[in-house]
Amino acid sequence: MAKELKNLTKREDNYSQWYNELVVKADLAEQSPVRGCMVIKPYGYAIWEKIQRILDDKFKETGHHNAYFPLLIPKSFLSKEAEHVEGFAKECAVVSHYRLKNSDDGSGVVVDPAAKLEEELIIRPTSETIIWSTYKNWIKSYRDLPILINQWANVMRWEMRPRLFLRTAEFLWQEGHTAHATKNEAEIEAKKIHNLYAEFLEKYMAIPVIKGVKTASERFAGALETYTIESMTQDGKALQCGTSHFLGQNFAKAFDVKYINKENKLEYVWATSWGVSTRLMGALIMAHSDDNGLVLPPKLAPIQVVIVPVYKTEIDLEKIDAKILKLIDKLKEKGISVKYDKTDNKRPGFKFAEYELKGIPVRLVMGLRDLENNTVELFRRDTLQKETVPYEGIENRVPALLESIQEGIFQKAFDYRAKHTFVVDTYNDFKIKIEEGNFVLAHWDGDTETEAKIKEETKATIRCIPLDYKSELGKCIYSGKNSEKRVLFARSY
RNA sequence: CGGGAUGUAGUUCAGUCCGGUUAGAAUACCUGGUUUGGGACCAGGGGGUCGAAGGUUCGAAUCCUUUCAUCCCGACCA
Repeated sequence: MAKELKNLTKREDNYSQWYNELVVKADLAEQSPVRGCMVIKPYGYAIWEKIQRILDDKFKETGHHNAYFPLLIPKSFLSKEAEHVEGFAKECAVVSHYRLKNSDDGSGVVVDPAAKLEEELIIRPTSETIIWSTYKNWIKSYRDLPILINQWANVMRWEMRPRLFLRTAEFLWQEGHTAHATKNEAEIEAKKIHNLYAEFLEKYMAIPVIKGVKTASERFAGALETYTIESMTQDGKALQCGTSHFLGQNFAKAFDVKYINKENKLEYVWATSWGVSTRLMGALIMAHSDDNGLVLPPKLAPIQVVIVPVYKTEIDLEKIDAKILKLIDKLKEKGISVKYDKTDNKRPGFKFAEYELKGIPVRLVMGLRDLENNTVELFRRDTLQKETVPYEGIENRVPALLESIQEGIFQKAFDYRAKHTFVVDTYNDFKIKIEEGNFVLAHWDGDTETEAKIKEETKATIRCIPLDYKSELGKCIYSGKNSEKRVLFARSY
């Protein structure tokens, strides 16, 4: 089944084709009949559910509550915040009618022209507008603040070039929308979530990220500041994995959301919004996969350990069963998810390849040899190494191994990024390093026009102005003007 | 919406330039048997209006016209 996958090597021109095949063959998702939409299959969804559960807990720990706002937004709502419209109005799906009828010639159903809506409805591309029109009624006094709400939802953006997980017309995400009494409090919230996202990607998804802020031209429509985390894919491109926006009072003013402060004065509230989407799945796939398929970090793997018996007769299987079932109980006690695959319609070699393709972190094999020696074969997906270990005490070995894999794949991704990150000082070097597929740290004069020119000439954009790096005086690689800090350039998805 | 390519079995494709038996392969699927420590083997079987419509021809998967769809590269984007 995955044989063909081996014919494709990544990091070449066919990287995106390789990515597509991997997504389909690892059983994560497939295309739907509607262009740009995606069917997330059970295995892919199980990973997404893990992501959801972990993030959801973290949001709740930090005082947020879940709620749900409607899918459909009156068109007029989108006209209220000028910059927001500029950023989103173009690529939305629009509902214009509410009824179908049988066509006169009997060829099927048609839209009933009589059922035209007076005001069209927009399928949400993001929910700021509907949420802020609602918050207007919820917020009267400083005692109503802050409002810390998150929603898990689907949104729709009519993208011109969809890619499974990375950019689909409909995608699943969480979007947080908070309202605060003071500017400072809102800024703290935006940064808090930014850090929460970064930590989640590094600790759970094993993806190293660069934290930074977006330049004016890359900023979310309607935001004063956009905090971003950027990861690297194995073809050296950047992938924006999550954003947290400090919205200032823009939406409060557009939707007239005011509160009375302690001094009995009316004030506009301060806002943030933030989100991560199923794109994280794409980040996961692109960060860790190798030529054998997916590599899942243990903390997100729906199945952490798969056990495959190798046997000839039913009697052998019974003996293996006796030992394996005991082991499974012990592993489950330690909170490890285990799958015991003793189906006899596939040969062991086939199963090995299949579970590697699906990225299961650890595989245990017990065969006749092991029965005799009282051992188990232990295989780790990240390094593809096998070792034969004593059966006794294996339940203590596995948790440590899972941890080591979690760290190992993070380190591997980290080293990969380090190897593909360059500090450059001339435009010529810049072009070479970008062309090769790298992250490039270079000086920039802060001018939007310079940024646009560089993009036009090299297809590289400023992914972010990194927060964790020291400032350093230098000259802009393009204009030669003074610069105080290096920014991160890369081609991106 | 521009530039390029492709539509043939569930899937990946060959056949198209140069029209000619009953349209092929691999793989997947079904049946039986032998196998089982890295994607097994043997035997048998099912599966196609060759993307669609029209035209040329004694004859079209193949040539012509139209149309639809998909993929890749741009513009757009989490």
